[in-house]
Amino acid sequence: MFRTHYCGKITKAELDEEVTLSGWVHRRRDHGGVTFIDLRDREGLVQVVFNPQLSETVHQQAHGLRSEYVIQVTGKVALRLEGTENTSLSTGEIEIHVSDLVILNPSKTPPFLIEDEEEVSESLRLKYRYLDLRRASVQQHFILRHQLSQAVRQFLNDNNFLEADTPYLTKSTPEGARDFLVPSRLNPGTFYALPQSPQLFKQILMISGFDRYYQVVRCFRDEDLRSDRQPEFTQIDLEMSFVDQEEILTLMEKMILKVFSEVQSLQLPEPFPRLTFQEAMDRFGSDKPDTRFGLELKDLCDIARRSDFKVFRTVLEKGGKVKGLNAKACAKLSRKEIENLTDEAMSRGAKGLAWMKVSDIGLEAPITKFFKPELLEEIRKTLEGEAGDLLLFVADKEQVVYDVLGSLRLSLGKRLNLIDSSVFQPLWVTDFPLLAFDGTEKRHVAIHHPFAAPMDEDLPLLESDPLKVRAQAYDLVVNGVELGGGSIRIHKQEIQSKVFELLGISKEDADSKFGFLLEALQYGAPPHGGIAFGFDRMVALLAGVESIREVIPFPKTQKGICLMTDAPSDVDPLQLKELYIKKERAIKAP
RNA sequence: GGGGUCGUAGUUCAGUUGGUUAGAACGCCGGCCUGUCACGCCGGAGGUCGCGAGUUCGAUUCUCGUCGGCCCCGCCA
Repeated sequence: MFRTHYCGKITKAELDEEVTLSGWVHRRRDHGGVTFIDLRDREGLVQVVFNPQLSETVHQQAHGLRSEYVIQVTGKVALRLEGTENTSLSTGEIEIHVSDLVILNPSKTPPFLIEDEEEVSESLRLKYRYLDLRRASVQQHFILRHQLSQAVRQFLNDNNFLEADTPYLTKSTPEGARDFLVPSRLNPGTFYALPQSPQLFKQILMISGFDRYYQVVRCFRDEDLRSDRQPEFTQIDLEMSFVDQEEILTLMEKMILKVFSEVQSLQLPEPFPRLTFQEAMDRFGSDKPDTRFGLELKDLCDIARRSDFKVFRTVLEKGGKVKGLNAKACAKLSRKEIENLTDEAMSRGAKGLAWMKVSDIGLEAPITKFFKPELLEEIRKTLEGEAGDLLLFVADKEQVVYDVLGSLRLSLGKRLNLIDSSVFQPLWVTDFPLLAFDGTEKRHVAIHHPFAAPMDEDLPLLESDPLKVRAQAYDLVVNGVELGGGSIRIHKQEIQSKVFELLGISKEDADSKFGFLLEALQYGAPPHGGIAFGFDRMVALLAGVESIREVIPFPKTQKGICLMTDAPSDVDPLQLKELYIKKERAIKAP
């Protein structure tokens, strides 16, 4: 038997018992005479003592132990000598007096110390991920991940959801992200795609009468990576039949409340605030606003129209917008700092950044001369300017104004330390538009996805003014992080075909890509809808880490490389031949 | 595809306004040490300054390129 107990779980209850422990040598303190080892396993550390008085041979053996050796010790649990207890250790009152030692496996000196506090570059950590994962603080993230997935499953099971698997080798679909392709050997020249989401299959499951489905499922998207985006990631994916949007939001809110309080004892505000897409854009310049701080955007179109400021008036005449935000207590910023803000604004597409400082006597800036005193006072009132504030204005096309002020708001919020990181601020964003117009592709694209149902009252607009149609779609946003999104789906074939048409997908294309869905919709498809949560993002949020790489056991770098295995890599030409694949260009040798 | 930033012992970093022998801490190796827990003390080893080219009498330092990590824009239904 390798062990009778976990190292970190030994307590005074085992006093005087003989125990056997197996684990890694965390630290060695060799005093020549007595030698101490902190022995580590998943559950924690315990001090084991090698004393020559107990066994000269074992003490000799212990002298040769090194970091990360895997050993097995047998000995008696004893109270530590008075005054030598270690209060920072859960096992700090006891120690193991070792009578027998087996070196199960020696270890090379690790490239970095297995210590929580040790700061190591991420690339080294990922190359030696198995060593990095030995660190308690890193393991903690994965324990949290496990607990969260269990809590979610528990909730969904209790609410009558069935877990079902959907294929990973599936059909490539147009729209959306790039697919990862997998060549089919049995069908030369054809390819499977790895799913970007189980979307179509879960809808088919509803048509099958599963009624409620969920899956904690891996999804794949061949797009560029970010701190919150990996090529493979995990979603909590679910779908329900015979529900409306309200029922889904209510149930999901219950789920989030429950699992957040279960795994992290977080009490979220109840009910979650809701914002329509339009409100979110108007007030925060973003469809995933961080509502933990103010600095809200204010509309100044009306005031600007009455001013003599050409820049603003021209924009308005062309149908643009003028909005502003109040950078609290930023009047003290130097010319240089304001220039930096301007650069930031321009990098987001603004042509410039107008500003005014609020002082005791009113607004001060080169541009105030274009505004009558009463207009200046209106501006100050609208933005609630107090002495010492800096007012920022952007005039441009609506989308640019939102983008620029939305990102300025965020960076100012961070810079001015307005964000209380202990607060969790959830939010439903609803009433998304169904479609947007893609200027480069010169066609409509789906905001959520092509299967989201239009709002019933907007159905007539599908013909007359499609961009005005709102979708029965919703996002869950927490602290500015998009944690999940979903919609009521189209369950009538005619409407689905109509939406494909609006998206510029020909009938032939629709049939060849989604024919199975269009057909299934004609066999008694129930009204249905669902949602998918970004599980990695949720864990990262709860763990308080910036990057989802911290909560994925074996993540990839920004170039999509696994530093541990060196995937992706070249393959044997024979493999390619079997798959009828020929490389067009030789790849550079690594 | 684009912008930014970083790359110096095993690790985290300092440094070099272009110049003989590139430093610190931790880690590692050896010795001493019977109550430590970031043990202590003494000694030691360890470097293609990411890679390549250019400028120069001389490049880790300057220039250009390149590779890689990270952050961001585009992209991500």
